[in-house]
Amino acid sequence: MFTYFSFYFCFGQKRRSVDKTVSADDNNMCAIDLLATVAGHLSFESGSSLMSVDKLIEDHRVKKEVPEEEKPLMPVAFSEENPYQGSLSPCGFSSVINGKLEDDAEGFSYSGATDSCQVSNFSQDIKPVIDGDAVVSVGSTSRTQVPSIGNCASHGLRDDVNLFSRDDDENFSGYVRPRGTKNSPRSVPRIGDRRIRKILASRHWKGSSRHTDTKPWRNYYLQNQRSYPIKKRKYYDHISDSITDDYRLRTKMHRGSRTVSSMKGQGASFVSSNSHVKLRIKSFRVPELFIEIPESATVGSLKRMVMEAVSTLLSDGHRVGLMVQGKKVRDDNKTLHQTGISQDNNHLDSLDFSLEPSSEMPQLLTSHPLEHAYKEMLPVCEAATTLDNVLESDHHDSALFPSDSLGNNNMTEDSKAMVPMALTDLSPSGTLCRKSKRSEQQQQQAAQRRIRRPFSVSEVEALVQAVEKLGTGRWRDVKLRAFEDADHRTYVDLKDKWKTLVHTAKISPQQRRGEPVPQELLNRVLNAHGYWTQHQLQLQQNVNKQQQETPSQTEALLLH
DNA sequence: CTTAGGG
DNA sequence: CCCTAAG
Repeated sequence: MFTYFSFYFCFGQKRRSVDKTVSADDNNMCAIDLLATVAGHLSFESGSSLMSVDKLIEDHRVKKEVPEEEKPLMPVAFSEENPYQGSLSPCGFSSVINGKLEDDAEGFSYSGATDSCQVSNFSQDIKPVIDGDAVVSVGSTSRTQVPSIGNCASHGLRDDVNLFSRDDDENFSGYVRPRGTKNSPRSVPRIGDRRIRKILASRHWKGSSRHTDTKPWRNYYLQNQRSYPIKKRKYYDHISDSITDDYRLRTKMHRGSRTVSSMKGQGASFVSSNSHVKLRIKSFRVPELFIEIPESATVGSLKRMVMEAVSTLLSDGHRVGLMVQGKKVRDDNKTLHQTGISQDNNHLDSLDFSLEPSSEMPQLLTSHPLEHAYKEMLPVCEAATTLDNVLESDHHDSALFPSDSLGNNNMTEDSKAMVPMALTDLSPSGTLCRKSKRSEQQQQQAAQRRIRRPFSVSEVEALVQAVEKLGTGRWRDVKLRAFEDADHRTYVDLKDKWKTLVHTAKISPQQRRGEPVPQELLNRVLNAHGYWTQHQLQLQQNVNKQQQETPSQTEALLLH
């Protein structure tokens, strides 16, 4: 009868606990890293250059010697009428992706009508009736940001910036490799604000991971939280959000009505005389969505990105939290009445539903807009540390986040402002705080299996694109090329995904599961797989053959 | 750390 | 996704 239950799709519930220790070193690191970051920002900004498309095309055609990086590039002859035209286009991957996004927007059934509908819901702030009574309205898309967990978002971000880059790896995806762990010399600094932001975003990861993180899965947690470049932070009002709440279902309780309107038609007997509480969820906020998209992109592609981002968020497993008068209700067995959710309760004028990170999700902190990051960095850090301590007492909910602090005072009506953003990259303090949490979290949940994150179609697209070009034996390069920003996708993941893709492509459509991958993509998978498999065989044969001849010839052949 | 494959 | 042998 209550929407509340409908929303209850939780997975894990372990709460991340907190490590209180934040050393002075860490604090210093904050400042230093930030400064360094800013410096990097400035220096990068001054050297931008864009190549014209024509120039690129020219370069591509004329270019004979393929950089080492590109070596096993498919033969030119093959490109005449091969299935890899796209990958050989002057703009390479970028252009393709961009093109794809736009095409998709035109009607490519990516996620179906339902999704589109949802998108429009989000953007238009309509209020669909859910589960009889509750009304959910989703708004403020204009401030929506892409989730750090998001994947599609990363594509969009990546792809639109370096639109006019060359086809070869070096210039195509010369991403900054800010993370200390990634020290590949193969990349060159990119120019433009996105890069800057990336630096900003990544610097302190380096710092934090340098201290404690050694295990891959920890890295996952770390990077998982990275948020993607933020563009218009200035719009966001001062943000203050609970430590655990990701999103928030704001509700208003309406008292007095004994019957649920939607049930009237089904017979009064069902409604009985029991007291019913009518919940009206005024808004459903989805924070931590950062979207950056070229102006030339279509509205449809934007919607799609948002949809994908939102889907990712929701599918990643969250649990619903309920707060009554600012106090979190943990006991699921309590009745609403016992909890104080009653039509007779006069002072109960608002509830708060919240989506909390499941056990597998990292703790999310919220922070202030980027513009304030510098000034408030340390204070925020300290504050958060304090919060951490309080968290330990397990009383944080009511103590630190009385209903007022949740922002329902002036936020219930409009869905504006309230765009909590994860205290991730932009504020070094976030790193510190999260790090401190994580350290204990690590002890508690030993090696935990990562969350399952089905590949989106656009991700598959990107993967296929990269593999078409790079082949099936260079997953690290594939990763760097197409998933540099998707920190939750390791090259092993990509390899595995490719494996399953090949398998998927071979089986009948009826046997496939999950989000359907466009046949066109699967065909490309098959083609590329075949091509590279053969390529490998040839290579092997050459080796064998040459081994019987002169070694020098062998080398020559291999190099060629 | 990367690859390649089985689990 | 995970785990691991191997390079």
